[in-house]
Amino acid sequence: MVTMREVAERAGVTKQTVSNVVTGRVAVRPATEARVRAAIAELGYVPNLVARSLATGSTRTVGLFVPTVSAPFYADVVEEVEDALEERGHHLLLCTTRRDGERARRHLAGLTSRSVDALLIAGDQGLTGHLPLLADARFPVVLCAWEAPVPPGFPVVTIDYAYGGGLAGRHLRELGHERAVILASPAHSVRVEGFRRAFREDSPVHLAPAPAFRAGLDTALAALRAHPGATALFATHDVLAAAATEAARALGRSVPHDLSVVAHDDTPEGLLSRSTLTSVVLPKREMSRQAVDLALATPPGAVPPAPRLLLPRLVPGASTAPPGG
Amino acid sequence: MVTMREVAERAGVTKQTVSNVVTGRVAVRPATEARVRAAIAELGYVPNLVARSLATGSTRTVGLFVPTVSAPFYADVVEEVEDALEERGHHLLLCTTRRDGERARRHLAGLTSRSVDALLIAGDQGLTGHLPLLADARFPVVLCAWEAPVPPGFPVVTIDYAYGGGLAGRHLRELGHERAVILASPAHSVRVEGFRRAFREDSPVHLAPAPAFRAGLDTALAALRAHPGATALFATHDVLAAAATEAARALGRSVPHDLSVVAHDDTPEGLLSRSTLTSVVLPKREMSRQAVDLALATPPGAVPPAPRLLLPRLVPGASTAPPGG
DNA sequence: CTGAAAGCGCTTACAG
DNA sequence: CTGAAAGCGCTTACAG
Repeated sequence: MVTMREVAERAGVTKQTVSNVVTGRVAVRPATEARVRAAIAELGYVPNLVARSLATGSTRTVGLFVPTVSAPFYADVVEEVEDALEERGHHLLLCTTRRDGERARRHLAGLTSRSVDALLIAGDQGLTGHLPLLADARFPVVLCAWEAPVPPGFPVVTIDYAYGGGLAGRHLRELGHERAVILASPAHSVRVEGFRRAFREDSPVHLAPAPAFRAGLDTALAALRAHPGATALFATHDVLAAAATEAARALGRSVPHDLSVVAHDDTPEGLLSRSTLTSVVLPKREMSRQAVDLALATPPGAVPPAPRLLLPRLVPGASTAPPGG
Repeated sequence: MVTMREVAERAGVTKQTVSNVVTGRVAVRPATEARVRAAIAELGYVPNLVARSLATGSTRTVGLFVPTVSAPFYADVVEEVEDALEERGHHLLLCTTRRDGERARRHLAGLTSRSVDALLIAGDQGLTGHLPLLADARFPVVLCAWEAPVPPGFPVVTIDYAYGGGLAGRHLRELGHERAVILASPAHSVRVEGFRRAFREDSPVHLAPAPAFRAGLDTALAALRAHPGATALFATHDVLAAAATEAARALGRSVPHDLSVVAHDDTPEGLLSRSTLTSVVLPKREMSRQAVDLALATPPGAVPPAPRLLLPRLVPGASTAPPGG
């Protein structure tokens, strides 16, 4: 492996001068710089970032915790974060926690000894009990995609989930619907409340035990049978919306003629469904970028700025219509 | 940040002794070790892996290239690789290439200066043109989930995709089917050929422009209309299988009564479909573990072992039956 | 079993 | 604008 010293010898300068041209921190005379760059090219020199990290204290690496990468939402967040990081010259150390506190704890220890520059935690993964550990992390920790109550002391950039629920409720109301059922995941109570406030406080909610298709299908069937008068359904999750559509079909009700369905965070490609769903779309890209910026800008012990709430928007699709079509 | 030196002072030894107890490389007298451990605990000492990496040359970090994390197959691979890595005390640097050679090249440069211990590349991402760069990487590069012809010179652990196609063909044959259409992604020609050899060489294949639901649906509709006599369909991808099921339904054909559908690599939870699909299941976990082991065991300049081919298996579901039900 | 020395490859003030 | 020195926090032979 060729080092800075070898480049220096080749160019007839000292290694500090090589360092100066590589980092650009100190101006170097053009002629010298040219010699150095030539030597770098000839030798195929690549700076050793490990050595640089030891000297500077920055690894230009940030950790990201997500519960899983198998859910479309988190898959998107991972890619958005990666993009934002790459633009800033950083790399991504990925940790999937599987909502397992012990696993998260182990990863945190790993990131600590590895000296990442920051840690992003996406999704309130039932990790709140382990948060005290985070409080005295050596690097900034920023929380994002956080639907549960925000723990104090951490910078957070998340989505206004209640507002998103409200968008869905308002949409159905404007179409003239009066009765809707809610198909929700247990973790989505904020979306549910937002919907209820905008639509009707007493809208019945049916909880799917897991945000999975089968579970959603069973719950949706039960919900639609229990409330035959409902002309609309709000699903708090893309998979649940797909399941609801399927359930409606199984019951002989066509969407949107006999039932309007609005989803929360449908995948853009409509991967799961045949036609486009009317959906509350979450600003994942914006959230990821802001989280990265915040993480990289926050000094280690700084007092966290106020939580940032990004607004989702409603994208109309083919799954909603006035009651009766 | 507390360092080894401070621990040493506290314990009344030199830092080399602390190093010895931390690494366990050299035996230390029990009494001394106890004093050192006590000092470590009192001071909350955490070894600095950056410094260790500089001294040892190993970062205990491995890079993983996947085309995307949004496809269920790769999402699973990422989590399996992460698990295998964690068990071995390594961390995961994730790079999604988006099938973009330039992007991959940039990431490769990043990993090089960062001195990862190894790089895993999952999926022949049309990166073959960029492979020469990999040939003189400073760290072992192992290829996995590689359906295209394997470039020489690299260790590879992949799946016997042709065998998987064969399993699907044999299954349909044994059920008594005589005509089947194939719904395939352009990159899946190996699976297609495997199927044809086991089923019928002249089975018509319809290519979906992308492994996405909409594209699959259109192609499936066209395929089923073009071959009304087909009693079975082989989809080379889970999303395509879901689309095919949908297409059959749209044409008024029930699955499996009027049409048997076998998928290749359906997601275990059957996320995309209502009932379970008969599917060729890929050994992702085994592949990921072997790839990690290979990457961590292969000395930098070693001659690569022969490619390893792992066998998929067929898991019967509710989507196949003898022709006519 | 424990200590003194050199080194991993860089950066950072600090003189010239 | 360029060079000499010290240091980042560890590990690795090598003596004792």
